[in-house]
Amino acid sequence: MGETFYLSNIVPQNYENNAGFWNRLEMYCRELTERFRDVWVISGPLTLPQTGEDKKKTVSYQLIGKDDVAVPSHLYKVILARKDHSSDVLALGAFVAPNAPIGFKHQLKEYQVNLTELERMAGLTFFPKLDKSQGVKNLCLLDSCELMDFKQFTLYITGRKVKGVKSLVKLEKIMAELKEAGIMPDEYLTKVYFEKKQELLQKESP
DNA sequence: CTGGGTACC
DNA sequence: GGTACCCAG
Repeated sequence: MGETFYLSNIVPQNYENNAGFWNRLEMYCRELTERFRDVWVISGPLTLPQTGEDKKKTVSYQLIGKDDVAVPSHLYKVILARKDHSSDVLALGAFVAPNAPIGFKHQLKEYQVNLTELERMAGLTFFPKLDKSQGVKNLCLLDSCELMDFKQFTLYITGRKVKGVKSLVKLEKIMAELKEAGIMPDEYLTKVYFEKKQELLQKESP
């Protein structure tokens, strides 16, 4: 926990990206632990060059706050997964995404890059002791690399909100928002909803 | 889930 | 500083 909150372990990130696309990518990483025995994840910032109309490449990035903290243009994530201790089946995926809102129409695979490419961009060598010529598989071929879609994501978030809600009024507000988004509760959410409703009815009844 | 905030002891 | 309680995407 201590190391997690070092400022050297923190980058400014676009809010919508962090709560949306990046959040779903992190969910996918957690999901991988259900299908793989070991999962290693490395994430970090990049300031990549942009090509202007005159074809010239320029690196520029915003500085924020009184201490001029650099805002990265992109974020990367490297995922290494091992199926089993004994079988040694390894899968690797490297991804680079802009530090900007990314909607649900974009697939994770659109942001996949070669590890070597990423290593050149980041100036780092990832998993230096790993022999990548030794049959390391493409994560997106061995696994799906599919993030939750809008419906799945909204149902999940709504489920978490319902579980934490403190009043019947708020509970109904959360469910109304879901309906407004044009999404019907699935079986699981319906169950969570009615359980919470019973709990709050008991609590709020005089 | 990912984050942001305030009040209070 | 830690907990409880608000909020949004």
